[in-house]
Amino acid sequence: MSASAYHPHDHQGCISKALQQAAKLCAEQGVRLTPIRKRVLELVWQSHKPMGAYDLLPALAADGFNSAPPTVYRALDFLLDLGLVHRLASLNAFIGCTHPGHEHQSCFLICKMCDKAHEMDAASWFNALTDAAKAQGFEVEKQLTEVVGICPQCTKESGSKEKGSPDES
Amino acid sequence: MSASAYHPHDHQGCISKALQQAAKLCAEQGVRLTPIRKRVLELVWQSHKPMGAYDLLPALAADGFNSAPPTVYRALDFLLDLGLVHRLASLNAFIGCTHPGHEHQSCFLICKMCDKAHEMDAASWFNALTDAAKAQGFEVEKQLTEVVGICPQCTKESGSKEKGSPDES
DNA sequence: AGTAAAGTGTAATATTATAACCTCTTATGT
DNA sequence: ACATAAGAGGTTATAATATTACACTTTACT
Repeated sequence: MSASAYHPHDHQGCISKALQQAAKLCAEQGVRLTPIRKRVLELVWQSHKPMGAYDLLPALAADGFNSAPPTVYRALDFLLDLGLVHRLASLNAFIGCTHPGHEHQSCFLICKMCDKAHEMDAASWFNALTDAAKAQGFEVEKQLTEVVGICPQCTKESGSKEKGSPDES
Repeated sequence: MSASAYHPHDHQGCISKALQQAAKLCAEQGVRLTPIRKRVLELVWQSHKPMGAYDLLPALAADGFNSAPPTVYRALDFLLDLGLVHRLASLNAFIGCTHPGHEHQSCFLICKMCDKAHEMDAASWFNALTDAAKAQGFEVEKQLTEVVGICPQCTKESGSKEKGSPDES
């Protein structure tokens, strides 16, 4: 429930938690978290900043994996299908899901200063939205909400620095 | 206030209204609605389906206008800046704004059957969203909400037909 | 082992968007 | 009216993002 991305934290913990959740989810679903998929998930989780697909390729190459676009897109598609990552359409970028394994509606708070994105639960106003749409006869299936603004950390620091985050995690 | 895109209507009326509003807004702002810009706006308004930038090029070419990508992107950027069109990030597509000329928060209802998009006012839950974000210390500047589902027209007709709209407007 | 399904390698290409630089047009001040 | 500067558009090239198609390999299952 805390806005973890906005406070100093052991980011290795985020990564290993994500990998554990992924392993668990894959086991439950009877699908394979192959080395490439695992590594892509790890790379997406390298920080709380959304990553472009092409940003991941060099790291994959450095690890000795194949690094053509289809490789990373296949892995991302797999992770998207399982709900382990989300795609931010406004950025053409991907970010690790903070609570995979159950259906949820998310809203992403994207900081224009440090570029980090924070996943916020959108259940309450997803309902409001669904109702408003239904009042017009529209049946909602899924939604995408992306918000741009300034995160608490950057609000606090603005004035002392303008861009970039002291905590890359 | 009615969901005009979902009912048979004189779509020429939509187009000419959009062009009138555009002319008025440009006059107010002291900017020029050049032939290319006007034609691009008209093309975006050809239907209630969002149009890709590259979809517009052939029509521009047919009209004797230049039809290289920068031409259409410049026109679209101009129209976006003025608020005469919106960009749907999830579709990489553009759609005419139904109520240009004043600040507003929109939500787009995108029908997965007929591909039409309907702009819905999002003021009420934009406030809820802003408050929710602020509770986490995040200052919202702008938001993007895109919803996928089935529009009233297609809901009514589903069963009798599966894809494509009887009313292309 | 035999087989089918899933996963990966690879090359090519599609789609969307922008950069850079030049020319022409329009608006403005004198 | 003329000079000038800003705005708009023409043109070529390229960047950035994403997908198709097909061959090959690995895994899971019998």
